[in-house]
Amino acid sequence: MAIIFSKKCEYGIQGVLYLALKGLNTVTPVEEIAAHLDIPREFISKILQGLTANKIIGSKKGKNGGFFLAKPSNKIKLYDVVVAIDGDGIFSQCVLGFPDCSGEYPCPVHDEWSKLIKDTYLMLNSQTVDHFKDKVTRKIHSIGLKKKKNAKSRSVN
Amino acid sequence: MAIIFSKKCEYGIQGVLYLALKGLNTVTPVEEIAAHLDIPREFISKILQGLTANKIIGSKKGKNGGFFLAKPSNKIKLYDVVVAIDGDGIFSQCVLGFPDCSGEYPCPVHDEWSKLIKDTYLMLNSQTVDHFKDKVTRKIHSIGLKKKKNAKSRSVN
DNA sequence: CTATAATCAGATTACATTGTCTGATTTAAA
DNA sequence: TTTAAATCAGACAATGTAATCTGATTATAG
Repeated sequence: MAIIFSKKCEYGIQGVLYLALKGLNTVTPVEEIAAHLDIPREFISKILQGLTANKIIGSKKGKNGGFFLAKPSNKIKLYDVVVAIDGDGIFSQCVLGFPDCSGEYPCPVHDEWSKLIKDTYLMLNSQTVDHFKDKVTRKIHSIGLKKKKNAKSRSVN
Repeated sequence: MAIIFSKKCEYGIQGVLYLALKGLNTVTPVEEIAAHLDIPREFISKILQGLTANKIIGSKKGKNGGFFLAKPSNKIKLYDVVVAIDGDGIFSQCVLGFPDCSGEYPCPVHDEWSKLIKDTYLMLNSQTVDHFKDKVTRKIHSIGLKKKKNAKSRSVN
Protein backbone atom coordinates (compact mmCIF):
# COMPACT_ATOMS: atom_id res chain seq x y z
CA MET A 1 0.00 0.00 0.00
CA ALA A 2 1.99 2.95 1.13
CA ILE A 3 4.64 3.84 3.59
CA ILE A 4 5.84 1.08 5.80
CA PHE A 5 8.36 -1.41 6.93
CA SER A 6 8.13 -4.63 4.99
CA LYS A 7 6.00 -7.24 6.71
CA LYS A 8 9.13 -9.21 7.39
CA CYS A 9 10.66 -6.27 9.26
CA GLU A 10 7.46 -5.41 11.02
CA TYR A 11 6.97 -8.98 12.21
CA GLY A 12 10.62 -9.31 13.17
CA ILE A 13 10.45 -6.17 15.29
CA GLN A 14 7.24 -7.32 16.92
CA GLY A 15 8.81 -10.68 17.65
CA VAL A 16 11.82 -9.09 19.32
CA LEU A 17 9.61 -6.77 21.36
CA TYR A 18 7.53 -9.73 22.44
CA LEU A 19 10.59 -11.66 23.55
CA ALA A 20 11.73 -8.54 25.38
CA LEU A 21 8.51 -8.52 27.36
CA LYS A 22 9.13 -12.12 28.37
CA GLY A 23 12.52 -11.14 29.76
CA LEU A 24 16.08 -12.09 28.91
CA ASN A 25 16.75 -15.81 28.48
CA THR A 26 13.14 -16.85 28.72
CA VAL A 27 12.56 -19.47 26.03
CA THR A 28 9.28 -19.02 24.18
CA PRO A 29 7.92 -21.36 21.46
CA VAL A 30 7.03 -19.86 18.07
CA GLU A 31 3.51 -21.14 18.47
CA GLU A 32 2.91 -18.73 21.32
CA ILE A 33 4.54 -15.79 19.55
CA ALA A 34 2.60 -16.43 16.35
CA ALA A 35 -0.71 -16.79 18.16
CA HIS A 36 -0.25 -13.71 20.29
CA LEU A 37 0.94 -11.46 17.47
CA ASP A 38 -1.46 -13.00 14.96
CA ILE A 39 1.28 -13.80 12.45
CA PRO A 40 1.41 -16.98 10.33
CA ARG A 41 3.47 -19.47 12.29
CA GLU A 42 5.80 -20.56 9.51
CA PHE A 43 6.42 -17.01 8.45
CA ILE A 44 7.47 -15.61 11.82
CA SER A 45 9.45 -18.80 12.35
CA LYS A 46 11.56 -18.10 9.26
CA ILE A 47 12.11 -14.52 10.28
CA LEU A 48 13.20 -15.42 13.80
CA GLN A 49 15.55 -18.04 12.39
CA GLY A 50 17.22 -15.26 10.45
CA LEU A 51 17.56 -13.12 13.55
CA THR A 52 19.08 -16.09 15.33
CA ALA A 53 21.77 -16.31 12.66
CA ASN A 54 22.54 -12.67 13.40
CA LYS A 55 22.87 -13.29 17.15
CA ILE A 56 20.15 -10.81 18.03
CA ILE A 57 18.09 -13.59 19.50
CA GLY A 58 18.88 -17.22 20.29
CA SER A 59 17.03 -20.46 19.74
CA LYS A 60 16.77 -23.76 21.48
CA LYS A 61 15.81 -26.82 19.46
CA GLY A 62 13.78 -29.83 20.43
CA LYS A 63 11.10 -30.31 23.01
CA ASN A 64 10.52 -27.26 25.21
CA GLY A 65 12.59 -25.29 22.75
CA GLY A 66 11.85 -21.90 21.28
CA PHE A 67 13.40 -18.48 20.92
CA PHE A 68 14.82 -16.11 23.50
CA LEU A 69 16.34 -12.68 23.63
CA ALA A 70 20.12 -12.91 23.46
CA LYS A 71 20.86 -9.45 24.83
CA PRO A 72 18.92 -6.75 26.68
CA SER A 73 16.48 -4.89 24.46
CA ASN A 74 18.02 -1.54 25.34
CA LYS A 75 21.11 -2.78 23.50
CA ILE A 76 19.19 -3.68 20.33
CA LYS A 77 18.74 -0.97 17.76
CA LEU A 78 15.86 -0.82 15.32
CA TYR A 79 18.63 -0.53 12.74
CA ASP A 80 20.15 -3.88 13.80
CA VAL A 81 16.91 -5.75 13.30
CA VAL A 82 16.05 -4.14 9.98
CA VAL A 83 19.53 -4.78 8.60
CA ALA A 84 19.51 -8.36 9.86
CA ILE A 85 16.25 -9.01 8.05
CA ASP A 86 16.50 -7.02 4.85
CA GLY A 87 20.13 -6.00 4.55
CA ASP A 88 21.48 -2.46 4.53
CA GLY A 89 20.65 -1.79 0.89
CA ILE A 90 17.93 0.64 1.84
CA PHE A 91 20.18 2.75 4.01
CA SER A 92 22.63 3.32 1.23
CA GLN A 93 20.09 5.44 -0.61
CA CYS A 94 17.69 8.29 0.11
CA VAL A 95 14.27 7.38 1.52
CA LEU A 96 12.57 9.65 -0.95
CA GLY A 97 14.77 8.57 -3.83
CA PHE A 98 15.97 12.16 -3.98
CA PRO A 99 18.96 12.19 -6.30
CA ASP A 100 22.32 12.83 -4.63
CA CYS A 101 20.68 13.31 -1.26
CA SER A 102 23.44 14.12 1.21
CA GLY A 103 24.32 16.10 4.30
CA GLU A 104 25.23 19.00 2.06
CA TYR A 105 22.16 18.83 -0.17
CA PRO A 106 19.57 17.07 1.97
CA CYS A 107 16.10 15.94 0.97
CA PRO A 108 13.30 17.18 3.22
CA VAL A 109 13.59 14.28 5.66
CA HIS A 110 17.28 13.43 5.41
CA ASP A 111 18.43 14.14 8.96
CA GLU A 112 15.30 13.08 10.78
CA TRP A 113 15.13 9.78 8.97
CA SER A 114 18.69 8.69 9.72
CA LYS A 115 18.21 9.69 13.32
CA LEU A 116 14.94 7.81 13.66
CA ILE A 117 16.29 4.54 12.37
CA LYS A 118 19.82 4.59 13.65
CA ASP A 119 19.30 6.01 17.14
CA THR A 120 16.19 4.12 18.21
CA TYR A 121 16.54 1.20 20.56
CA LEU A 122 13.88 -1.48 20.65
CA MET A 123 12.82 -0.79 24.17
CA LEU A 124 9.52 0.17 25.70
CA ASN A 125 9.01 2.48 28.63
CA SER A 126 8.22 0.74 31.90
CA GLN A 127 4.58 1.77 31.90
CA THR A 128 4.12 0.18 28.49
CA VAL A 129 5.98 -2.95 29.55
CA ASP A 130 3.67 -3.41 32.53
CA HIS A 131 0.60 -2.88 30.40
CA PHE A 132 1.62 -5.50 27.89
CA LYS A 133 2.89 -8.00 30.42
CA ASP A 134 -0.59 -8.08 31.90
CA LYS A 135 -2.12 -8.43 28.50
CA VAL A 136 0.26 -11.19 27.42
CA THR A 137 -0.40 -13.12 30.60
CA ARG A 138 -4.13 -13.01 30.02
CA LYS A 139 -3.78 -13.92 26.37
CA ILE A 140 -1.49 -16.86 27.00
CA HIS A 141 -3.96 -18.09 29.54
CA SER A 142 -6.89 -17.91 27.15
CA ILE A 143 -4.89 -19.61 24.41
CA GLY A 144 -3.95 -22.29 26.89
CA LEU A 145 -7.59 -23.04 27.61
CA LYS A 146 -8.41 -23.52 23.96
CA LYS A 147 -5.72 -26.11 23.47
CA LYS A 148 -5.42 -29.54 25.10
CA LYS A 149 -2.55 -28.79 27.41
CA ASN A 150 0.23 -26.41 26.88
CA ALA A 151 3.84 -25.58 26.61
CA LYS A 152 4.74 -22.91 29.13
CA SER A 153 7.82 -20.81 28.65
CA ARG A 154 10.67 -21.64 30.94
CA SER A 155 14.11 -20.39 31.67
CA VAL A 156 17.09 -21.54 29.66
CA ASN A 157 19.56 -23.49 31.73
CA MET B 1 12.92 -5.17 0.05
CA ALA B 2 12.82 -3.37 3.34
CA ILE B 3 11.75 -0.09 4.73
CA ILE B 4 10.47 2.41 2.30
CA PHE B 5 7.78 4.50 0.78
CA SER B 6 5.96 2.69 -1.99
CA LYS B 7 7.36 3.49 -5.42
CA LYS B 8 4.20 5.40 -6.17
CA CYS B 9 4.78 7.66 -3.14
CA GLU B 10 8.47 8.00 -3.81
CA TYR B 11 7.90 8.96 -7.43
CA GLY B 12 5.07 11.30 -6.51
CA ILE B 13 7.22 13.11 -3.99
CA GLN B 14 10.07 13.36 -6.45
CA GLY B 15 7.70 14.73 -9.06
CA VAL B 16 6.41 17.40 -6.72
CA LEU B 17 9.92 18.37 -5.68
CA TYR B 18 10.91 18.60 -9.32
CA LEU B 19 7.98 20.86 -10.12
CA ALA B 20 8.93 22.93 -7.08
CA LEU B 21 12.38 23.48 -8.53
CA LYS B 22 10.81 24.71 -11.74
CA GLY B 23 8.86 27.30 -9.78
CA LEU B 24 5.20 27.97 -9.21
CA ASN B 25 2.98 27.91 -12.33
CA THR B 26 5.71 26.71 -14.66
CA VAL B 27 4.17 24.07 -16.94
CA THR B 28 6.42 21.06 -17.48
CA PRO B 29 5.63 18.10 -19.76
CA VAL B 30 5.71 14.60 -18.24
CA GLU B 31 8.32 13.60 -20.75
CA GLU B 32 10.84 15.94 -19.15
CA ILE B 33 9.97 14.89 -15.61
CA ALA B 34 10.17 11.20 -16.47
CA ALA B 35 13.48 11.57 -18.27
CA HIS B 36 15.09 13.63 -15.55
CA LEU B 37 13.95 11.47 -12.67
CA ASP B 38 14.42 8.24 -14.62
CA ILE B 39 10.88 7.04 -14.00
CA PRO B 40 8.72 5.20 -16.57
CA ARG B 41 6.74 7.88 -18.37
CA GLU B 42 3.32 6.27 -18.13
CA PHE B 43 3.81 5.46 -14.49
CA ILE B 44 4.72 8.94 -13.28
CA SER B 45 2.00 10.27 -15.53
CA LYS B 46 -0.64 8.24 -13.68
CA ILE B 47 0.69 9.33 -10.33
CA LEU B 48 0.71 13.01 -11.24
CA GLN B 49 -2.83 12.67 -12.59
CA GLY B 50 -3.83 11.51 -9.15
CA LEU B 51 -2.15 14.45 -7.49
CA THR B 52 -3.95 16.74 -9.90
CA ALA B 53 -7.26 15.36 -8.75
CA ASN B 54 -6.21 16.26 -5.21
CA LYS B 55 -5.35 19.85 -6.18
CA ILE B 56 -1.75 19.54 -5.03
CA ILE B 57 -0.58 20.15 -8.56
CA GLY B 58 -2.37 21.26 -11.70
CA SER B 59 -2.30 20.08 -15.29
CA LYS B 60 -2.74 21.65 -18.68
CA LYS B 61 -3.88 19.45 -21.53
CA GLY B 62 -3.02 19.57 -25.19
CA LYS B 63 0.02 20.88 -26.98
CA ASN B 64 2.50 22.64 -24.69
CA GLY B 65 0.61 21.16 -21.81
CA GLY B 66 2.02 19.46 -18.75
CA PHE B 67 1.94 19.67 -14.99
CA PHE B 68 2.64 22.55 -12.65
CA LEU B 69 2.77 23.22 -8.95
CA ALA B 70 -0.55 24.58 -7.73
CA LYS B 71 0.71 26.04 -4.46
CA PRO B 72 4.07 26.92 -2.95
CA SER B 73 6.03 23.88 -1.84
CA ASN B 74 6.38 25.20 1.70
CA LYS B 75 2.62 24.77 1.93
CA ILE B 76 2.71 21.13 0.83
CA LYS B 77 3.20 18.54 3.52
CA LEU B 78 4.77 15.15 2.94
CA TYR B 79 1.60 13.89 4.59
CA ASP B 80 -0.59 15.51 1.92
CA VAL B 81 1.22 13.81 -0.93
CA VAL B 82 1.34 10.40 0.71
CA VAL B 83 -2.34 10.50 1.60
CA ALA B 84 -3.27 11.73 -1.88
CA ILE B 85 -1.45 8.80 -3.43
CA ASP B 86 -2.06 5.92 -1.06
CA GLY B 87 -4.81 7.05 1.26
CA ASP B 88 -4.57 7.49 5.00
CA GLY B 89 -4.98 3.81 5.84
CA ILE B 90 -1.38 3.56 6.94
CA PHE B 91 -1.65 6.41 9.40
CA SER B 92 -4.49 4.81 11.22
CA GLN B 93 -2.21 2.10 12.53
CA CYS B 94 1.21 1.76 14.15
CA VAL B 95 4.25 1.74 11.85
CA LEU B 96 5.68 -1.24 13.66
CA GLY B 97 2.34 -2.99 13.88
CA PHE B 98 2.69 -2.74 17.63
CA PRO B 99 -0.67 -3.70 19.11
CA ASP B 100 -2.63 -0.86 20.71
CA CYS B 101 0.18 1.60 20.06
CA SER B 102 -0.93 4.94 21.49
CA GLY B 103 0.25 8.08 23.18
CA GLU B 104 -0.19 6.34 26.51
CA TYR B 105 1.50 3.07 25.53
CA PRO B 106 3.77 4.06 22.67
CA CYS B 107 5.89 1.80 20.48
CA PRO B 108 9.57 2.76 20.28
CA VAL B 109 9.07 5.16 17.38
CA HIS B 110 5.54 6.37 18.00
CA ASP B 111 6.17 10.08 18.57
CA GLU B 112 9.06 10.54 16.18
CA TRP B 113 7.24 8.87 13.33
CA SER B 114 4.08 10.97 13.55
CA LYS B 115 6.20 14.07 13.76
CA LEU B 116 8.34 13.12 10.79
CA ILE B 117 5.43 12.51 8.46
CA LYS B 118 2.96 15.09 9.64
CA ASP B 119 5.24 18.06 10.24
CA THR B 120 7.51 17.86 7.21
CA TYR B 121 6.93 20.21 4.32
CA LEU B 122 8.15 19.29 0.87
CA MET B 123 10.60 22.10 0.63
CA LEU B 124 14.32 22.17 0.09
CA ASN B 125 16.74 24.62 1.62
CA SER B 126 17.93 27.36 -0.74
CA GLN B 127 21.40 25.91 -1.13
CA THR B 128 19.92 22.63 -2.29
CA VAL B 129 17.51 24.38 -4.61
CA ASP B 130 20.37 26.24 -6.31
CA HIS B 131 22.38 23.06 -6.66
CA PHE B 132 19.58 21.20 -8.36
CA LYS B 133 18.44 24.07 -10.51
CA ASP B 134 21.88 24.07 -12.08
CA LYS B 135 21.77 20.34 -12.52
CA VAL B 136 18.31 20.36 -14.03
CA THR B 137 19.26 23.07 -16.47
CA ARG B 138 22.24 21.06 -17.70
CA LYS B 139 20.23 17.87 -17.91
CA ILE B 140 17.37 19.41 -19.85
CA HIS B 141 19.90 20.82 -22.24
CA SER B 142 21.53 17.45 -22.82
CA ILE B 143 18.17 15.76 -23.29
CA GLY B 144 17.21 18.48 -25.73
CA LEU B 145 20.24 17.72 -27.85
CA LYS B 146 19.39 14.05 -28.11
CA LYS B 147 15.93 14.73 -29.45
CA LYS B 148 14.96 16.46 -32.67
CA LYS B 149 13.65 19.68 -31.24
CA ASN B 150 12.06 20.17 -27.97
CA ALA B 151 9.28 21.26 -25.80
CA LYS B 152 10.50 23.91 -23.41
CA SER B 153 8.60 24.67 -20.26
CA ARG B 154 6.67 27.88 -20.30
CA SER B 155 4.51 29.89 -17.95
CA VAL B 156 0.84 29.22 -17.57
CA ASN B 157 -1.34 32.15 -18.69
C1' DC C 1 -9.15 23.34 -39.96
C1' DT C 2 -5.67 20.15 -39.47
C1' DA C 3 -1.76 18.10 -37.44
C1' DT C 4 0.59 17.37 -33.42
C1' DA C 5 1.70 17.01 -28.64
C1' DA C 6 0.12 16.46 -24.57
C1' DT C 7 -2.98 14.43 -20.65
C1' DC C 8 -6.25 10.86 -19.43
C1' DA C 9 -8.04 6.02 -18.84
C1' DG C 10 -8.27 1.14 -18.64
C1' DA C 11 -6.50 -3.46 -19.47
C1' DT C 12 -2.81 -6.38 -19.16
C1' DT C 13 1.80 -8.26 -18.00
C1' DA C 14 5.90 -8.86 -15.02
C1' DC C 15 7.80 -9.21 -10.71
C1' DA C 16 8.55 -9.27 -5.73
C1' DT C 17 6.64 -10.04 -1.41
C1' DT C 18 3.84 -12.64 1.49
C1' DG C 19 2.09 -16.71 3.04
C1' DT C 20 1.51 -22.03 2.89
C1' DC C 21 2.82 -26.70 2.77
C1' DT C 22 5.64 -30.76 3.46
C1' DG C 23 9.13 -32.97 5.49
C1' DA C 24 13.71 -33.44 7.88
C1' DT C 25 16.33 -32.76 12.02
C1' DT C 26 17.12 -31.95 16.81
C1' DT C 27 16.39 -32.55 21.70
C1' DA C 28 14.05 -33.24 26.10
C1' DA C 29 11.05 -36.04 28.80
C1' DA C 30 8.97 -40.33 30.06
C1' DT D 1 15.04 -45.92 23.74
C1' DT D 2 10.98 -44.25 22.17
C1' DT D 3 7.88 -40.47 21.57
C1' DA D 4 6.56 -35.89 21.09
C1' DA D 5 7.47 -31.09 20.49
C1' DA D 6 10.07 -27.98 18.75
C1' DT D 7 13.35 -25.64 15.17
C1' DC D 8 15.10 -25.80 10.51
C1' DA D 9 14.87 -25.95 5.35
C1' DG D 10 13.23 -25.64 0.78
C1' DA D 11 9.76 -25.61 -2.67
C1' DC D 12 5.54 -23.76 -3.96
C1' DA D 13 1.11 -20.88 -4.29
C1' DA D 14 -1.29 -16.52 -3.71
C1' DT D 15 -1.39 -11.80 -3.62
C1' DG D 16 -0.37 -7.05 -4.47
C1' DT D 17 2.61 -3.66 -6.47
C1' DA D 18 5.08 -1.94 -10.35
C1' DA D 19 5.45 -1.32 -15.01
C1' DT D 20 3.85 -1.58 -19.86
C1' DC D 21 0.78 -1.16 -23.63
C1' DT D 22 -2.94 0.60 -26.36
C1' DG D 23 -5.95 3.84 -27.40
C1' DA D 24 -9.11 7.93 -26.51
C1' DT D 25 -9.52 12.71 -25.54
C1' DT D 26 -8.12 17.44 -25.34
C1' DA D 27 -6.14 21.67 -26.81
C1' DT D 28 -2.57 24.51 -29.02
C1' DA D 29 0.04 26.09 -32.99
C1' DG D 30 0.36 26.96 -37.58
